[in-house]
Amino acid sequence: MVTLEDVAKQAGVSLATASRVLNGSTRQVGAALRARVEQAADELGYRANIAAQTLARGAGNVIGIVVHDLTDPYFAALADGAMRAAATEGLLVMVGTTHRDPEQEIAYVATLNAQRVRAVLLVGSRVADPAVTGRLRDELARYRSGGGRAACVGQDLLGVDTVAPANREGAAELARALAGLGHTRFAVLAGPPHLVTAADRCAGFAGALEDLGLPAPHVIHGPFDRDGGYAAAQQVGEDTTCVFAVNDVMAVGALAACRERGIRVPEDVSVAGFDDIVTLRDHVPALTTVRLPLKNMGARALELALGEEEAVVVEQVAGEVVLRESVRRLV
Amino acid sequence: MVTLEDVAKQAGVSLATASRVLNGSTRQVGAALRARVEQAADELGYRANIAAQTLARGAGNVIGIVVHDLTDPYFAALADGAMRAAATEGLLVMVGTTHRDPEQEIAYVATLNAQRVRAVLLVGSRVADPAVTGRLRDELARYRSGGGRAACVGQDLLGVDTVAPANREGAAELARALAGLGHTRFAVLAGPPHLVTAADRCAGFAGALEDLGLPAPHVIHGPFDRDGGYAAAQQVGEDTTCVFAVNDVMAVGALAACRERGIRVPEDVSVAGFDDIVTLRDHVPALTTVRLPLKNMGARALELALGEEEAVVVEQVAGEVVLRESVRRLV
DNA sequence: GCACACTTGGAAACCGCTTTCCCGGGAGGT
DNA sequence: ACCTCCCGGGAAAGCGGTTTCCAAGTGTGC
Repeated sequence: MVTLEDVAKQAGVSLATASRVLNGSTRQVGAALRARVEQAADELGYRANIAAQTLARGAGNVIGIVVHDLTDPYFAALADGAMRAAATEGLLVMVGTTHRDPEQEIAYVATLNAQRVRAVLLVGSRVADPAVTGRLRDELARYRSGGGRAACVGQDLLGVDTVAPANREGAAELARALAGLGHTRFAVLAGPPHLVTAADRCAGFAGALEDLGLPAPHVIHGPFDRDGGYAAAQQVGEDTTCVFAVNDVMAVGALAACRERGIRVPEDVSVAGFDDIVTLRDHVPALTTVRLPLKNMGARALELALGEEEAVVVEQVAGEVVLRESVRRLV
Repeated sequence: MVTLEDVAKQAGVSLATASRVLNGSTRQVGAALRARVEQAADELGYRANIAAQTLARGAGNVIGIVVHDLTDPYFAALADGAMRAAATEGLLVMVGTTHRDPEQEIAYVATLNAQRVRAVLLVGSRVADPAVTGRLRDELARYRSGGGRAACVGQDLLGVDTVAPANREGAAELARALAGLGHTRFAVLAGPPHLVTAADRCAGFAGALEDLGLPAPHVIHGPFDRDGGYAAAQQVGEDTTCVFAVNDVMAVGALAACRERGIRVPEDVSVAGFDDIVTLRDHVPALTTVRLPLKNMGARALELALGEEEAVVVEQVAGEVVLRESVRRLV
């Protein structure tokens, strides 16, 4: 590997000068020397060793993003938003996937801390386990006490800057919209009980129904993914007129289950999701859902993390109900 | 930030001993001292500075993956496969997205080289531009001459280990299968002409038709994404009975275009794609396609990159034609 | 013509950790 | 009992940069 010293030697200048020319500095270097150094670097194919730079400067230019599952388009969109924002700042991105294991999330924070990344973004729902959350907070505190910045997309449970989708409110609004179409007997494919995002959406939905004086929905728990929606849909009762899956991916699973069982959507039952995943916009029937500006949320989270704000800022992001053909108006 | 020196001081041992205890070493440390060090590290909340470790050890534990677009499920699946493999090796992953700009790809290789990553994975189609490919090769050569390892998912054009999907053969097989159903008048939504993956699939398809003595397909170029498929589908002639979109995402766009224009699939026209994207498996009508084991391919690419092989290995991956309801048998 | 600030270049300290090398002491062999 | 070998411990030399500090050169203003 060619080092700065090699370049300096070849150019006949000191290490200091070579460094100033090649890797940016407040100091000026004379045109003649500068040219010599640049030529030498080019001839030798010099590439600065970032590890050394990071060590010497005490700060690197990489950020970390921790997501639950990259193949879930929800996380892909969020991560992509954050990565675009990072790219415009000239930052590199390390991505960690937890595969929905909260322990992994904690481990990643520790690892990213060791990497001295400039910021870490925790993307995705918290779990309703105070012990786990506590340990994650500890690890984050340790990281931040060393000058690290952090932000989160999800729930404000970590004491860091947060972009918080209005899950309760969005689900409530969706419930009101569906009730407005005449539906009264609901089922909720509610995902795992301990997953805060899932629980919030379920609670918001149920709460709105209660406020409207409608019967409580049939709540069916299960995994938060496509297969979870598929499985949960099997348990939906005959009399249900409308099914709310707490995310779009589950809703797609539910639609598949209906199709296989010869249940027509929306004629026999209406189905709604949450998130408005772009990849799913061409689904048939088109999915009624609550739109979240995922890319913006990811980018915004990065901004927050990098921002100079002293106070912790929590930013609510409203969802927008989008009625599409997967739900019908009842007579 | 608490350093190893702080820990050593607190434990009353030398730097060397502390290092050996905390960060792994072939050398043994006595139980008493080991305990003291561990306790000190714990009390102080020590986290090793990886930049310093990387510098001292001369090798880090991160790899780089460069993809075109993370929100495209094709790349998400590939990246996820590689990331899982990386995780089992204890490697961290830096992800770069080029947003389909070949220059970005070159820039990422340079950056990842500077980061002294252990390996870089170039995921995605090459472009048919010798100048760009040449510069990418140069940058890769520079990286590899410094001990870096590299592999590629796509075409064997870079002189590095490659996992090469059998695009021509897969498309040819698909063509034969469709012809076997009685189709003779084809259109190909061919993507960008300079994109090798797209071109190969198109050529493989057309070649098979020619071998069968069938008329050449109507080739329509456009972007390689959903909207590209949507737009290209508008130009499909009336007499076409079967449309081949060179990837699934485009096929979905094409299906959407058909739906909007009242063209029924498969009754009025058959549609096929390529890749067998998991997220799209619930699409209606179910998409006929060529299945590629994306996750395995990503993982395999990482293996190849990390492997000790001297010779460059190119691994062909066969696709499997999957006939589903988006195509019909002609009378 | 001289004291003065301003540049520009280089020597060397330093960033935090790994690893080689050296040293003292206890185990094992004869 | 003596010598060798091995093992646990520490001092110190890097790893490849950045940056402080100093010295020398260059203009300026009087």
